[in-house]
Amino acid sequence: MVELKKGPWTREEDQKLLAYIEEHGHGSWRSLPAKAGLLRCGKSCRLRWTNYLRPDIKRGKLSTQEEKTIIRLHALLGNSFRWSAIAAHLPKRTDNEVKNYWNTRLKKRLTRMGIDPVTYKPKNNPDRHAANLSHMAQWETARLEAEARLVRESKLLSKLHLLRKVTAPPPPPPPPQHPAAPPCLDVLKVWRATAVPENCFFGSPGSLESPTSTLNFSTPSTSGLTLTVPTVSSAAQNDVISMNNSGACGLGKANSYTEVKLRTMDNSSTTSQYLDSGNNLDDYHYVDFDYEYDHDYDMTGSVDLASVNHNYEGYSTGGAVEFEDAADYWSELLNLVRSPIESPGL
DNA sequence: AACCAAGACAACCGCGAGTCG
DNA sequence: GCGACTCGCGGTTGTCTTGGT
Repeated sequence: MVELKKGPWTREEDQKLLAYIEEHGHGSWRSLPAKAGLLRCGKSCRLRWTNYLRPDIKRGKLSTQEEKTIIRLHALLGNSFRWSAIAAHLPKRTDNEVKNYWNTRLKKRLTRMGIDPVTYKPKNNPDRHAANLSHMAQWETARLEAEARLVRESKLLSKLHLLRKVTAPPPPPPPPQHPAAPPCLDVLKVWRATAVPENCFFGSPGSLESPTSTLNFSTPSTSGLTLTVPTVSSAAQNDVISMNNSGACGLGKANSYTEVKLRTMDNSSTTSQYLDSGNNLDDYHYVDFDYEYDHDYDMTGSVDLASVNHNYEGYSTGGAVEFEDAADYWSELLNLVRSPIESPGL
């Protein structure tokens, strides 16, 4: 009997497996190794294919957005580590990769910060009430919030389209369609801005490992904007929000007086608009500029943060965008996952 | 340069669910 | 209904790389 090979795959083995699948498809994994001339078990071949060789796999470092998605979904899904469900929200990432990323990085990072990576509670200050919440309650709340948010987003996007000036140049081609995520997994939609409480249990933002401040579209889009928010050290400081590529962008939940400038990257032209959103924090506010699609732009917003929660939400006509103060990344993230679930149905 | 520890990533193992005869 | 089989998932282990001493 021939002993099956184990351990790391060689380049030759990869090529054999790839060549066979490209020509015949994988069909039955059990019979595949013999047909492909591999001394591996079918299971090993399947794993190698699904986790490494598949052409629709993205490799390399996970983005901040992907990292946040993992943490949020992990917190929502509780202790039943649904890696495949989480990976379903990360295009081109495998469950194995997500799982490894969690185990080797995120879990350790949270632990170092004194946070239980399972309950998301500080280890020396457990929140008894939150701990008693059932997963069913969390799911129901997530669903309710998702519905409410979807309604808000669709209204806002419609408004932006309607308000585009008639003199604006024709819109660029629509972005490619992406398959919708499974409805039951739309817990990402529960994302919302949350204020950082004064009794925040961990250290100052500066002491935390700060992520990159460049955030991309939450949904993949070849025409997506890239919004860059530099790290700031205090809530009273003016933020600068920049945008390259072209598009209209709206500010959400900014109160007081806000100036938003749109400037071409080559400084050839600048326009600005002013928002007076008053104290109505529940309204989304928008800016709408004339622009040309063959230019790259910087979009800067000077926002009075003195009495505003520290997060923004940005929208473009191309899809929903999230951008926020990078320095409060962990504060905001952990408050999100730790915030008591309040649902009228509970 | 050599050694060691920690980190990062890849792969394996065991189990359970689904399918089919 | 039952057993064989396949597949997917989560947990764990193995291996390679990197950085510090």
